[in-house]
Amino acid sequence: MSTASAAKAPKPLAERLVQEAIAIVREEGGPDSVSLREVQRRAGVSPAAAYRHFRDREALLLAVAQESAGLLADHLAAALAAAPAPVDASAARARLLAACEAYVEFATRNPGLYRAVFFSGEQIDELLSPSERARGSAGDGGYNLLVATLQDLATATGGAAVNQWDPLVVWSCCHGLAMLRLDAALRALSEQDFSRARDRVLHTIAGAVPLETLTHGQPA
Amino acid sequence: MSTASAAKAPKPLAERLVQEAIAIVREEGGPDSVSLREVQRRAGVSPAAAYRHFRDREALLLAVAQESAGLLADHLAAALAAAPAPVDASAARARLLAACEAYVEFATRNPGLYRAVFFSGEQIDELLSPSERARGSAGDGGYNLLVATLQDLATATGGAAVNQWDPLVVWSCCHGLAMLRLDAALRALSEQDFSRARDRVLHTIAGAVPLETLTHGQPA
DNA sequence: TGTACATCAGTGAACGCGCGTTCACTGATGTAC
DNA sequence: TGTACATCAGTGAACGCGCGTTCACTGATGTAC
Repeated sequence: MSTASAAKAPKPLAERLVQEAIAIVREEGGPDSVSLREVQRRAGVSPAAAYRHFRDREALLLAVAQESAGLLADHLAAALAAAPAPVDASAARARLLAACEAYVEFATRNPGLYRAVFFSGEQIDELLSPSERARGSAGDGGYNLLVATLQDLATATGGAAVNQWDPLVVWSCCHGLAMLRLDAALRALSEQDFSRARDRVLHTIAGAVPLETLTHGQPA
Repeated sequence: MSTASAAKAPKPLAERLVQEAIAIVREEGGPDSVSLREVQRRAGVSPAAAYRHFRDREALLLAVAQESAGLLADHLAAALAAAPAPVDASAARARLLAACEAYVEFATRNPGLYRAVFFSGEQIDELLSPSERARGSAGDGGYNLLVATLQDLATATGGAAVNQWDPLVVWSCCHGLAMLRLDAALRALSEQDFSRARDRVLHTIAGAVPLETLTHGQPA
């Protein structure tokens, strides 16, 4: 009746297509399994309808990547919101650990979605705006949250600024651990073993940054 | 003439097919781009010939994965052979760093090959022997070398045994860094920036293992 | 040395498939007057 | 209020493609006697 309820218009097709593609990605394990035809079939439209909204298959997959990155970022944000505030060094380090755990958890619980985050096609440079390109194709996927968490830790432990590459140290570890779990390498591990492995990896890495040069191991 | 030169028989087709598949993988960036038909076309045989040697496409790709893993292991072995012996803690740590650098170098210089190492199909459990399955689909890909290098380091620094999961800490980091470079995330980085980033990541991680629990950051 | 037979690697034609993309089209919606 | 026209999202049929895999086959090689 009121104009306010006019917002209940059906979702535009572009959005529905992305949602269907995401559903496929969740079921099938990755963006490679997404075909335009299947997406359109699921959305109940004809096999050319998508071309009104996406230049080609790759453009749709890029939208899926951005959406997936958003979901990952949300997951990290929720984990950080649930963690205690970084009132001292111990709490700040616990927050970093919690962020890492949430990251790996997202990847192992949503393998297809996680892989979709890292999709990158051939014409990616044409499809992205310069600012998007600068920070990586899939938006930041929570990278800013990681930087902020590390900054909190640096502040709590002594105030030094975070090294430019420290977020990458953490990110590499989490990403590598997740990918090894999803691909063949760690697939054979039981869930219990993997969770022990994960604890060891993440504790080690969360303990290693962002300290300035660690000097142990240097001989006399 | 002599029976000794009889070894110059032409390479069996199975081997040639794997070589052609590897060539494609090198050119095209990964195992997904390999089609049986193209492999056979390149090998100059008809489109059914491969079925005399491989049960299906996946079986061929598995052979490619194993071959690629062998090349990676060779690269690591060469790097370790060129590094100084682990006569003291400093040298042992330098060896670990050298191994990590070689690992990431292999991946960034041979993206397709590196991705092929981690190929895993759906019927992988049927195709592998139990012992292969236990250590991951693609053979060890140099994992044993990493374990040995860490063991050397542990010995040189004090003799404690390597924690079961320490190799995984290192492996995760190297793998994650490599994959972020190959996929979209770090692709925009110049070679120079990436090499700085890599140095920071690898130094941090090589400095963080295999020490027992690091206790900095624990409040009073 | 010679013949009969089995083995088996590679052939070439064919199968059915799902795909991305194009095209001229229709029919609903909105705008100008 | 009513008519003429432009816009544009979605249609449905068609294109050409390369793919994995199957099949009955051929022709070379080796073995038994």
